[in-house]
Amino acid sequence: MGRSLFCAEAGVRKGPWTPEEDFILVSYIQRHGPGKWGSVPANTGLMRCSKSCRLRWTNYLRPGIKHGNFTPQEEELIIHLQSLLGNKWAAIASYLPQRTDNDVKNHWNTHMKKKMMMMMMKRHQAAISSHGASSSAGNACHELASTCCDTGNGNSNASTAHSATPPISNPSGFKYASSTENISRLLQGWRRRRPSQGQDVRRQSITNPSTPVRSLGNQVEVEFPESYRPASIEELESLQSRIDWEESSSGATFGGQKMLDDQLPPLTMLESWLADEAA
DNA sequence: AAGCCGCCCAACCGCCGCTCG
DNA sequence: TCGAGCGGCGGTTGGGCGGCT
Repeated sequence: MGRSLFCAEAGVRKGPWTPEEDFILVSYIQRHGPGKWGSVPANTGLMRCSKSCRLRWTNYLRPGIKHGNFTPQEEELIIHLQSLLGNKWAAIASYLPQRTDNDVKNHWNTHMKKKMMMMMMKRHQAAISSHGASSSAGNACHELASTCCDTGNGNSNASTAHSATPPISNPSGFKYASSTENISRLLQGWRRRRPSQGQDVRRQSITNPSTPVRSLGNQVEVEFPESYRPASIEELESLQSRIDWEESSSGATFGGQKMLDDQLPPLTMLESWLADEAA
């Protein structure tokens, strides 16, 4: 496979984007829509590689992006999703339409990892004080390491996190929620535990995806082709409806096995903690 | 006031998977 | 069928900034 080196072309500019560059990029996308990133530098005269243009657009210039503080609801949703999906930031970000994967990833690495570490330490100490050096303390340690220190692939996180609790039965190994089962369980669990807030989180974070940008730093109006728009709440709801329908018609499955609701695999420590917090 | 330190986040890097000729 | 090109993703880096001494 030919692997193109990142921005390996000569004369390619690196570093922070200037307002002028942003203006050029946004103007171009306004006319042509996002995509065809390979032709963007040539057509705009930007001394940036195509990847850099795409990243700048998706992480910063794209309309509907919210920067700044994450709400507690957003954080809880991220924790919940991370415990289920592992470090699949793009997948997690897809449930937070106003946030980019980069934002979620940065927020996790800079804020939430630390919070989780503190929470685990508290639990660890509580376990020690109440049971001595019990197995639960050992489990807490193990999960602490898995959750907070794992910077490897996301699957390892998801799978190791479950080692403190009985692993999900899956002969082919735990997989990221490319399966609707995982997503379904996730959303169901979220609804069960946070019946109103779970919905609110998603409603709050929705911007009308078809709303063009009226002022974007340089007062550029952007209109998008039909082919481009971020996931809307309707799409998320539709996804959930489809998942619900699939489950009702085929029975809930997990790891390729049919499973009744009360036979669902146990929640991870993090999820249990979220439930405690919500109670 | 100046230097140091730690934090934050935009951007970079490298790999993977898909598409298309 | 094969391989080049491209888009996407997750991990990492480093510059800027604010707080502290």
